[in-house]
Amino acid sequence: MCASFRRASRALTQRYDEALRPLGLTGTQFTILQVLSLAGEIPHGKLGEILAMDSTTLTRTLKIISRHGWISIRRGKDRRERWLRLSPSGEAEFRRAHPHWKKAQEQLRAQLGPKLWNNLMGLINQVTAAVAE
Amino acid sequence: MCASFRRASRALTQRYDEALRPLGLTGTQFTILQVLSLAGEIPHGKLGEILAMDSTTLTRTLKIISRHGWISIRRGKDRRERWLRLSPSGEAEFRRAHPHWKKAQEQLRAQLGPKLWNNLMGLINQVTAAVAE
DNA sequence: TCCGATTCGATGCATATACATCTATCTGCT
DNA sequence: AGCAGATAGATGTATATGCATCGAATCGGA
Repeated sequence: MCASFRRASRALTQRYDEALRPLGLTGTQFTILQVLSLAGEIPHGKLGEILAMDSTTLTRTLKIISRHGWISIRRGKDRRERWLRLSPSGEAEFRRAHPHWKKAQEQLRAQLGPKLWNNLMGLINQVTAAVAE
Repeated sequence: MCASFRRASRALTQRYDEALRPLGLTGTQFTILQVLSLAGEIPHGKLGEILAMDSTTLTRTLKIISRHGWISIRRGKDRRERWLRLSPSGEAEFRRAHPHWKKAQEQLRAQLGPKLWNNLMGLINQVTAAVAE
């Protein structure tokens, strides 16, 4: 099961990354912009939880995104926490990238058909929920 | 879809890797041993195709596995090709690791239920086939 | 109040991943 | 035979990923 998921992920990642390449963005980076766009300001740890991503992995990826100035970081009342949100240029970058992502997504959806698509989305999220506890 | 697959893959990988950690093996490495165990001797490129893995990624991972002497590499009649197979110690390592992998797999299967499990396996492989052309 | 235990995020290290490019080899055409 | 183009893998570089560990801040009980 793990191998099947990883193989599908490799194939999908190549396709989505290709669509985003003109922007110099990867799928992983786009996903973070997207979550922040939807969630507003959230703590580092919470973002890692949403993505089921180890917080140390997130630290590195945020550093790469931050090089472009797309993220604002604030200390929380709990001064160990870092609260993240998109900067204005981050919002602009997300708006620029969104159509490219959307196109890849729609193309794949058309290829698989909406029934398989919806079915899959549900099942995958069930697995993530089950495995991540 | 890409983000959902990647998130599930991260969660699953942590679980399978934990099961294999006592052996010093990762899930990716185990998968390669498994494919070679099933396939016998195959060329580098063919293995990459089976795994939907870029051949350059495979080169690095094979190098890591080869450090332990688990792989035999021969030149083909076409002297550009590298034919791979498990060495005797590679077969032994696979046999050692198999119960650990099996246990993680069975535990997950029990958690998800056979119906969801079989359903998912089919759908995931459909996606891989569709995306990898 | 104080101290041990916990939590948040960062760093060191190792593997996973792939694109661009390189070298060696092969294939087909002349 | 000889050369142009194609193909198999390897290498340079960058991102993705997470475990072990660390320092700082917080929390909870004595």
